[in-house]
Amino acid sequence: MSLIEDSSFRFGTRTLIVYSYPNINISKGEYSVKHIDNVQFQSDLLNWYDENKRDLPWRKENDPYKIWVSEIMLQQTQVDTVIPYYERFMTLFPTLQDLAEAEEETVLKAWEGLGYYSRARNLHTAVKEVAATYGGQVPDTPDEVQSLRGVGPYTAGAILSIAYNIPAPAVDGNVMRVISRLYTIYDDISRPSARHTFEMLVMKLISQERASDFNQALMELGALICTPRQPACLLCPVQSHCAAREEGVQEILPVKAKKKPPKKLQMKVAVVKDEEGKILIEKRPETGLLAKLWQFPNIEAVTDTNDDLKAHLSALGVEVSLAKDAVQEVRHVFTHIVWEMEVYTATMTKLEETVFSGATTRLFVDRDDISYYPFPVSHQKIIDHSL
DNA sequence: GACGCGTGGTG
DNA sequence: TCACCAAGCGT
Repeated sequence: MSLIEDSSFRFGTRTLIVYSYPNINISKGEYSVKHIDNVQFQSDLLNWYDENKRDLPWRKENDPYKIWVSEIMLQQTQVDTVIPYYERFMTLFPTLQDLAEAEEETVLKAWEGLGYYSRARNLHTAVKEVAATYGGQVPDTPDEVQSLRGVGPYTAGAILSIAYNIPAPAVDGNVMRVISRLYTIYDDISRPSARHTFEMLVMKLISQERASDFNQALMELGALICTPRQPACLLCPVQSHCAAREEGVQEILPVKAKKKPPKKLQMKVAVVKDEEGKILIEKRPETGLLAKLWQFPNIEAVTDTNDDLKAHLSALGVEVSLAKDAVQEVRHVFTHIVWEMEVYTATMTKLEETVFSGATTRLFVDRDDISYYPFPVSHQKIIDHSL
């Protein structure tokens, strides 16, 4: 059998060649896939979406600012987790202008517990830029949208399509899973270079009239039907188009390289109280893990004694009477790090006045004042368990 | 291109 | 319990 070119499609610098004989890499920038009737596919998908789409708060109106906020919150975060944060965020910052004028501390407070805190800081930066540079109107061109801080190829496509109904690809994890099964693509989706193939395939399929609904429908299908494990193929509105279903390989797609295991860090944490029961906290660095968030003073454990912890407190300007033994152990698992913490209690015996500039060290009056932010999650656990 | 960056849900 | 997953982006 020979390769017969059915059609070709250009997107950006890449060309997608559709051959009658699927799953053969032709050359760099070319990929052979089976043919799908895009008109029939759109009809099947959109009819299902119209009947089955979830009633989500950011689908109530078509405000580009609200679409934008929801898309940032939804990055690597599940819908059910996002909903209460989104509702609260829109109460606090109903318009783009409200968010642009807010203090960073207030924005981070609203994000507390949601994770990936740079999303909040980047969103705030970008919203201020839109207010200053674009007259408060979220831009509607690919270059302008993607230049915004925290807006990458996925989010740019989502804003352009969902807010402005522009036919642009919005390729997230759901879409890569759905598309990889539809066309039996065996590319490793954990590799950034795989994105181009999926963007081209989406552009072949996308509805020109209903780009917003089409992209949301693809993601909705991935979330509700074409799930990572045990996809509900019998309920799938596009099962007749699906190569993986036809070949019975839907369970092994998409191909995704395994992540490496998280690194373990031994930590020592000090819960320091003064005579009034006020608790000492310190601010983390401007960048990196939990940037700008507050925590109980802690260090990575190097020695068996707690002299190093005492030295750390001393460097903060605090002299303490530190308990010899840890009162408890607390484990906190991040995506890529595990903190195994020994918690020591201490009483403050001396305090430098300079500590209370408030910039990097603070005392909290009582426990009720200690909220999730400025404390990282792991320290909320310590509060719950040991105070 | 690899790595850093959170948290909660699921089978 | 554990491994994996979830509407990614910046460095």
